[in-house]
Amino acid sequence: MDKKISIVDVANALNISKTTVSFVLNGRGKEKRISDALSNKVMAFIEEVGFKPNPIAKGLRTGKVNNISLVMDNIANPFFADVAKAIEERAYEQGFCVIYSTMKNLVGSKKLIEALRDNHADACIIAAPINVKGEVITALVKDKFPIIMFDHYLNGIDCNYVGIDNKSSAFNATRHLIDMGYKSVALITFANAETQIQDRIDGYNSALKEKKLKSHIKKVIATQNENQIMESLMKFFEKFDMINAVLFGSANLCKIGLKVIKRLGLAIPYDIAIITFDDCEFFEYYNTPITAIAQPVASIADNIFNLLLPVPKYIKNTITQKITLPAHLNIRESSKSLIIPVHRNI
Amino acid sequence: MDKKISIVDVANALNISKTTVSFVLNGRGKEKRISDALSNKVMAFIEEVGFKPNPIAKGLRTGKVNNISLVMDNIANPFFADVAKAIEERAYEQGFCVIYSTMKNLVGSKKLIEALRDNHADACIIAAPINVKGEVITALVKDKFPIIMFDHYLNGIDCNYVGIDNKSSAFNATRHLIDMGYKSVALITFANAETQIQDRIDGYNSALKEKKLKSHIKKVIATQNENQIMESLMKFFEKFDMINAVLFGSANLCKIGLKVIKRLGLAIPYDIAIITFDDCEFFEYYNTPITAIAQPVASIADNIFNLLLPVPKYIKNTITQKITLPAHLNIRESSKSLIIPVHRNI
DNA sequence: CTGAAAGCGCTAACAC
DNA sequence: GTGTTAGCGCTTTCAG
Repeated sequence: MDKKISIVDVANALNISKTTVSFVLNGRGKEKRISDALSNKVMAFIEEVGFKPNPIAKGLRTGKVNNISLVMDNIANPFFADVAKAIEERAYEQGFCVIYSTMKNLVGSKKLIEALRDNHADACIIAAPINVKGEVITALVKDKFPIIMFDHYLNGIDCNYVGIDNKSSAFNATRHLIDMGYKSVALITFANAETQIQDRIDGYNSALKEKKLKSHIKKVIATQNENQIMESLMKFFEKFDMINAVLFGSANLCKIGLKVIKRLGLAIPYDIAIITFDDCEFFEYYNTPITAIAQPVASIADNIFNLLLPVPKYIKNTITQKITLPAHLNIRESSKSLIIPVHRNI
Repeated sequence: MDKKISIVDVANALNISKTTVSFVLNGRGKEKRISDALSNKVMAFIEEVGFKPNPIAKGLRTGKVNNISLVMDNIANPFFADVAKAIEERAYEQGFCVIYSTMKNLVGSKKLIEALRDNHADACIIAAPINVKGEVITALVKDKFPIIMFDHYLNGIDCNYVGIDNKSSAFNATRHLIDMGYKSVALITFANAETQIQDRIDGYNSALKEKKLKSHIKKVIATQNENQIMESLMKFFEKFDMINAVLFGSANLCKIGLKVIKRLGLAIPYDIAIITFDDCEFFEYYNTPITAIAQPVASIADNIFNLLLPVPKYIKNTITQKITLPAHLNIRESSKSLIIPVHRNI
């Protein structure tokens, strides 16, 4: 890379001081009452030679690096990939770069904090992976490091959060299945203490209670491998063979469930109807397209930035907010009404 | 965020100079013949107070920021998401952060170069989006900015590259279809000049030529929307109704193709067999699992890093390498033999 | 073996 | 209105 031109070079070339250049560069010309003529001359010269202030030097000086750290379990999960894309768009609009990281390599506790400080990110957007201890987040909050959680938060942790209304989403989905004629609706979810899981369980339960139906909840161990989970679902379906509809608590769970259903030779939706949390292309294109609860990715990204941007560096916001967005039920064939064929036969 | 401790603080606390601290910090104690006793004392103190050198300051001084820029079209594309994940793992192992960006916002030309310099990434790994002009890459190469392309390169551009052997992959896939009994094999791909596309066409053609079969190539306009592409594929299938197998040139194309096939009421693989480039979960879980040419993600990431790591900053490697990896054909039901049932009937 | 000091490129108080 | 100058925290040359 050729030697880069610095602010001193432009100052010298123009026979002015670098302060002046710095001021016009940062749009403080007016404020500092630098003549328009000079300002324009500087701007023109900068444009001509393609000078760009060195962000590292700027960062060292100002303590702000225009980086946002995005921490997620797994970028290969479609929901996260979509969020990443949306966040990146917003970030670049605002002049931030996105430093992406999972926390696989940072497992444990203090590693995350150190990493964030090391990266010198100005803020952190995080969907805490399962293995992240609450104290890590607490430590960051206590440090007044700007942090925003999404997808789910950790119970008892006072931290900014943007997510969907899990309870009513689960309620609506369960209700939809009941309305379509399915009376034995199961919920298959993970056995973690993450808040969104409990909310989904609550929503599911209250929809059933309203119609005085029985609940069938299967909690899968998140750390098990796919085969173990399949095994366990297989047993569940065999034991409760009256079940004719399932609400899956996550996209991955649903995918495994579909394999199991296929193996059991059940037809969707006639033998078993399906709705899942988290929409993705997969569900839309599946042979029997799967009804899914879509998280409003764009809106999540927008809200995260609304929370982030007003926080000036060093004047840290101490008021945390939890923002809950509505999710959208994309109704597809997998939850088609059992009732319609009956009408047709009449 | 509390005030951070600096190298001067630890030097003062220990009554030594910051030079000494710096040396032991960078593992140059032995070389500088600093006593083990002192070294250990420094290390212990650093550990105790949790001091971490400020990477920004370090970056300003050394010109190296331990960031790698990863540029891809779309993180929401599963293949890219997988690569991103693999690259991130390698990067963090080596102490790099990954700055992720699409180039949506950087469309055009010089923007990318500027952005890279702005980010002060040490290197760039790039799967050039369709709209990226060759001259951008050339400019970076000319600047001796460490850059590695993957997935595809641009014709006539001398640049490091890691990708699969598209020609033989296409050859093998086509050959597999022929061997399975399908004699009218079509290739559906994009109408771009990207190198990997031409290679795939070549491989496809030579497999057909070897068996003296006729080729049917449909080139889709990449900038068309999904409906337009569906329309165009629909016409293609209707016009050439003797086609009983298709090789798709990309995962997205295949997904659209599957929709079309469904709409036409064709059964896979009996009416039409399918193989696609780029494997992903979707194809594995699809009702009729789709045979796919899987790019060796882990190996691609490894090779990218092998190319990247030996390049010391400022001593730029002027020899460019193109590394071609074998892809793996994951054979699934969508290309099941037409011949077996015949044998069974005997 | 260790320390003083220069400087990476930039910002911003403080002169003039 | 504009220039001088002191750092931000670190590395590294050069003297001792």
